[in-house]
Amino acid sequence: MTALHERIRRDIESRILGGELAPGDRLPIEHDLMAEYGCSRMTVNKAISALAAAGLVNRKRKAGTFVAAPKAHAMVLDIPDLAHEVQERGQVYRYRLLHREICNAGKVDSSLEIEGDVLWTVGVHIADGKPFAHESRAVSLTAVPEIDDAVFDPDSPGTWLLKHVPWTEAETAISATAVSDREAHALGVADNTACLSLVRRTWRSGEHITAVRQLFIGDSYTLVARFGASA
Amino acid sequence: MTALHERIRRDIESRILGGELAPGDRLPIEHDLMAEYGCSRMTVNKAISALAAAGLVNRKRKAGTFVAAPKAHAMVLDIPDLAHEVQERGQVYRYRLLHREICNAGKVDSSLEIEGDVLWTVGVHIADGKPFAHESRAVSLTAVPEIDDAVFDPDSPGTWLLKHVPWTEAETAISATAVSDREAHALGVADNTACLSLVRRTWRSGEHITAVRQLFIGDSYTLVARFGASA
DNA sequence: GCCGGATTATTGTATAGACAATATACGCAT
DNA sequence: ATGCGTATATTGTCTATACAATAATCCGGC
Repeated sequence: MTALHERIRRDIESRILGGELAPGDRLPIEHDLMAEYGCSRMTVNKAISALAAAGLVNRKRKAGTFVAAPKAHAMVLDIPDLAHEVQERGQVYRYRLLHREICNAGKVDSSLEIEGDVLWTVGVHIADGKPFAHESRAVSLTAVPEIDDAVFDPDSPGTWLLKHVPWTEAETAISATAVSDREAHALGVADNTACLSLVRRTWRSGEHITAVRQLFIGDSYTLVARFGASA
Repeated sequence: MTALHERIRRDIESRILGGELAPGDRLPIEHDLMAEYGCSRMTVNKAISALAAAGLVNRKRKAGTFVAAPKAHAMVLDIPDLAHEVQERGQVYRYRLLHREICNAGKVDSSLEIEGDVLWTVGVHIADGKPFAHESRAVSLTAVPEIDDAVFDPDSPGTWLLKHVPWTEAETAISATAVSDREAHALGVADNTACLSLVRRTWRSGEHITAVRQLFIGDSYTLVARFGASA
């Protein structure tokens, strides 16, 4: 017993995805769909507005509704909380703090691109006693002054922030790099091992909160992005 | 002159993001919001339904509307068309085919996880004469028989597929790896250079169309995922 | 106390109609 | 043809109302 507006939406959606309606094609106007499905205009409007919100069609007053160009490029990347993910695999998670210092942003890793006074932490994420990720993080003291009182023993700074500080924008840059000797030592791997590098920076309504660089050992860690089947 | 339902939506959204309404909190019922904003129930409903569609709140009949748990960190990953991106930087793009063969999936790179008879291609993506990515791709011949007639001279197999075959689901796995000697040679880099590896598989309503593994040299290539500021 | 049915609060869906906003198309004057 | 104002088609928003679906709650019977 799916709702009518839902059936209309799916109907048109499948016509688009199946190629019956190609990008640029014009959809029937609301009045005609209204007749086709024998319902009121509000119902048709709800269905097509949903498609528009999903970016599948573009609507323009007086002109009509058109199938959008294949968007294709925007996939959903699931960025997990490390502690949570490790525990879900039945392993024991631990964070070990290697360094903690209050300093000016200029002193920390330049790839973090943060400014002002920060709390700088360096540590490793450990699963079942084995380090699997190296983390260097800077937290803005102007944005989050109370972090100075935080203790990072059971929780990593990331988990602490997740619990205490909401954010509104985030950006993650993903690249590959060879570990430096210091990082290799902390992770217990050979120098120059290939690592996946994530640099994530988060803001709260424009104010920079934190920047973090995480290094994951070689191919033992994989990020997955999906489009479509949201399983 | 923003629409009223939009103003209501943003109003409540900011109350949630600003922490005024914490996860688990109950929103006023539609009837009360209707009085608060002096509008009809349909308008309130449209605003809150949008929030529900975005996953910010959960709604339950009889129970009410509740602020959802902090979002599973789903960010939008922008996966670009290589040819397009290179040209946008003002460089000359070229694809060079190194190998082309029709064979059984078992013969190609096992990381692609595809089955049946496939067209297997290996090549490099070149910007301004310099190779920057290595690509190994398998295209299912049962799903796309016409690919056998395609010529990959101006376009890479990926661009050809993008133009000719629509898809409905895709999955991209991202990891870091050290290049093998053969790949290193094709890219003109030293053995064991750290590379970003993308393995993307796409389906059309359940049928596997293609799988591709792209290797990008070291830190000269970065993927970016964003949440919030959709700039 | 516990179970099962009735009550009821809340969201979900749909209708018919009205007016607003906007971009296209048309027609007219130059 | 060119430019300009007007008509018009199409979507955007909103209202007031109605009934359906769902699930928490209450209440009676045992």
